[in-house]
Amino acid sequence: MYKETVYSAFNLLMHYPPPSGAGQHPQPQPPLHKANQPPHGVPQLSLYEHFNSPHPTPAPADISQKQVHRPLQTPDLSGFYSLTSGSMGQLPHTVSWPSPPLYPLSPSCGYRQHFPAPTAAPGAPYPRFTHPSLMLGSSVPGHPAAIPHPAIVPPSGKQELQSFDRNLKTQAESKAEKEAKKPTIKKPLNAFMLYMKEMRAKVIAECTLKESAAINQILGRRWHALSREEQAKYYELARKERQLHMQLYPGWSARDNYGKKKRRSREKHQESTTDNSLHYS
DNA sequence: GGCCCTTTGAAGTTT
DNA sequence: AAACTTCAAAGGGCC
Repeated sequence: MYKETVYSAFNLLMHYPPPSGAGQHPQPQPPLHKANQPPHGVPQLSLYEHFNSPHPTPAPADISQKQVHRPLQTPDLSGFYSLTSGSMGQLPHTVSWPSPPLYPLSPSCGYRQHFPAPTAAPGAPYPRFTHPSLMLGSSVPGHPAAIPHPAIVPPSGKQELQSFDRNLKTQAESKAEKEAKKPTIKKPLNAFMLYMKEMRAKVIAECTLKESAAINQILGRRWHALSREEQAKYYELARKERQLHMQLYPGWSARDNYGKKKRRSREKHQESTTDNSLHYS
């Protein structure tokens, strides 16, 4: 079974060799995701910065009023305008960027015009997920503190001190519970992830593979075999994913999920180094 | 039940 | 600034 899987994967790889140095791209070019980044020293403007620039692109009404459409109850965007669905969504509006993409989409792509705008559930309030740092009252100078500053001395007396400790504990517990209950907002998908999502089923059907690791290897090779124009489609889509994510979850940061997953052993990556100072819990 | 594998890219942290 | 690490998806394999 495993052998079949390997052979199957091998055969497929043979049909999708990675571009050699003198292959599809005779002139060595930087990866598209690098090429699309702003030139060194030119920071990419945030939406806020962009719309507040001296010559801003007129902000769509829903942005200026900070109203964001909410596609579904779940914050998961994958089903919202996933490539596989065949009805790829569009941002609630088209937002101009400071500079056009290096590899603009071919007109035949057309999804910029044709994606239906997501509709908000009637009357459904838009969920605001405030960044944890903004929710910690104690860390904001001049604001009422949720957890008293150590300098704040509790009322004198043993019983009162115990009561104070209990309150501290229960507050900490409830805080932890709240954190646990808070829905996890996932990272927006990057270009390759979007590509994988679209092509996975196709690869599975072609080679009757099921193991994702093998499929992902194939997809990785296919990704490299794509033309830059084809890749540009996914980079553009990923950019829109990030943009929509930013609008839906203004306070969100990748930091929020950082270190929350159980980290796998990095033995493979550590082989060349003898650094044992890194510990993964 | 939960981590590993495997990929690329974005964004985080560390040096 | 560069290097390194984590997490996004996916689902079979494994403990």
